Amino acid sequence: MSTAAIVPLISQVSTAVSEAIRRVRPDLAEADPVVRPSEHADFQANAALALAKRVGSNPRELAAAFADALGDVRSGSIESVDVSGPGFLNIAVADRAVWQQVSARLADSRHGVGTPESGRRTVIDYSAPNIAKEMHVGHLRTTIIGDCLARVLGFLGADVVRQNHLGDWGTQFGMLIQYLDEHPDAAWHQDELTGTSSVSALAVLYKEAKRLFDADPAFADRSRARVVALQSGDPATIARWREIVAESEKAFRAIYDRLGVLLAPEDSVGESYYQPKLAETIAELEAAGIAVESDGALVVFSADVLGPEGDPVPLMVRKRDGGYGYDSTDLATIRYRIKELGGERLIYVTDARQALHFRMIFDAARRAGWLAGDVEAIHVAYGMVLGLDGRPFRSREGDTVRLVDLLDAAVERARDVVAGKDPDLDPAELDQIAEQAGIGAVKYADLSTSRGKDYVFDVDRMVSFAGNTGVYLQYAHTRMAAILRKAGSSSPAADVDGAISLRPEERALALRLDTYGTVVTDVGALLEPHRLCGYLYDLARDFTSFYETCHVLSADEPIRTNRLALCRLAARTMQHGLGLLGIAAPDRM
RNA sequence: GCCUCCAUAGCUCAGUGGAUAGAGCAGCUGCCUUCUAAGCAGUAGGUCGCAGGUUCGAAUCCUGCUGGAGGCGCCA
Repeated sequence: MSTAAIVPLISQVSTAVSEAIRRVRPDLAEADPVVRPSEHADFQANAALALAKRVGSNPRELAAAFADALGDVRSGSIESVDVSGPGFLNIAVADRAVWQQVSARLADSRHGVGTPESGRRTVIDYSAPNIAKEMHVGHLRTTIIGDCLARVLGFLGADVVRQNHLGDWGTQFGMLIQYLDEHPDAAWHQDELTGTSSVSALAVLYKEAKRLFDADPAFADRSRARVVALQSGDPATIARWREIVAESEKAFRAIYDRLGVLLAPEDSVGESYYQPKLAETIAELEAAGIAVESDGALVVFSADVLGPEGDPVPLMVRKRDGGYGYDSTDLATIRYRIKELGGERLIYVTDARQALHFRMIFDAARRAGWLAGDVEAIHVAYGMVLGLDGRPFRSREGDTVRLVDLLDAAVERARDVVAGKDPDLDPAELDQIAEQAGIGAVKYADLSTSRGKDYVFDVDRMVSFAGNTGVYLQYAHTRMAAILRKAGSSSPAADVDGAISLRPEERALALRLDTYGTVVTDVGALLEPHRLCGYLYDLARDFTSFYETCHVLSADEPIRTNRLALCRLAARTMQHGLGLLGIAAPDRM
């Protein structure tokens, strides 16, 4: 089982061009060869244009000199080099070299993708729903993007530690626990509910508790006493709190399973976990002189962040009343992730509104000496989910939309479409395909747009199943799978015949497949899943063009075997890529 | 007031300092006796918000401006 990356042709060409540059002008040996995929050839090298000025020569002449030198460089990959336009080098690679890449990638269990993140301990914070509350549309992006990054980085060799920072602590639990104790007949355990979830039931009970709290001073007093009991570790109160947490997690589990999210129970490390660590965290900041007293509270001032009055903005380490807020918890959290989890790269997947907050947390962690050396902390910010009216996505009644309802809507629409395409489908298969297509559509829509921007949530468009949607990719995969299925075992997985010349559509597909690892590596470095979506969409289009013009099963040998190899690699790559996005790749739809 | 992000086709969005800025949707014209038409081909659609600057070359980098979103002390 090889783990060495297969060098893509574009890299091979870059190396060759660099060598040619070195031969022509040793003083420019370090220059970027600027090799790119090209519309005019397989690749183009733009280095001459950039370098001509530096060495005081004509770009075309310099390009010609590079081209000559490139002819001398021994590289089996390059077929031809032409100088074009103001000084571009148009480079074509040999058919044999292209087939060689296909063959090598097919022989590798990782499709030739390397492990650039090898061994790097990477802590990814995502999802983070609140206990006793429903997951809503606001949890969609963090959960999907975070999970995709966990998959991508894990595949690239990173030692990924997932952290589900549950909202499992706070004074609101006092009120809820008190109410539950006084209403033992209330149903809220998952196994005594049908058609609803524990968090749904708890959210309703919480509203009632809140109403009672406001209306009944005696209940309010008992609730406050319950908060004290919870914070001081009263066993009965803690037991009830744990029960609420456990029941809520069952509901989250159901959603995660449905979404195909990796988060497991052991990844749940919520706010409560850091409560015992707050005192020492704060003591450390205070001893270092980073946390200072202000208006009776303990704060960390940020040097470069000013408020409306021009005053420095603080992190609230300890409130005037002695209590702790999220600033304290987040400081304890980053300290824990670096010092105890040994995180070398900390990733926080939360919405863009928290950008300033994390800037201040990171700054404080840096000053405290926790965030030092090669350790990096990154806020992976994403935009809001908007409705068709361009305002934050809400139901017609103006409420936040439950995640379950959103997924149900997508799957239901998917079922209508699927049933319309194939009325004879058996019900169980219909359900399965609708689920895979509907969920896939939601995830793809979320992941395929660049994450920094707000995006408009439009179920109709997602589930229209036409054009650039998750279903297009799944459909392309089913076509690949269908060919492989029909080819059956009659076609041995023989080595491809490198002597066969490539048709344009075969070439485009093969070259696309050759860059898979580059794209996945970019996603891991830049933490931008939409690049992988874009790649897979291009791959699906390239395959479709190939599918339309190069019939596989009816082709004569050895062309048939070569085309099957392309199908096989395309199918594996598509399936794997969809897997990294957390989207199912069914064989039939 | 300060900070961050954003502005690309009617709509939703891609776009690594490189050649003529691309997709999808919605339009229009065609294509199912061959591996799934959830598809494909063609056509039409652009002052890349505005103005400067850097560069051989700018949607891309810099500055300013306009417009939009978000954030800025005890709620996460």
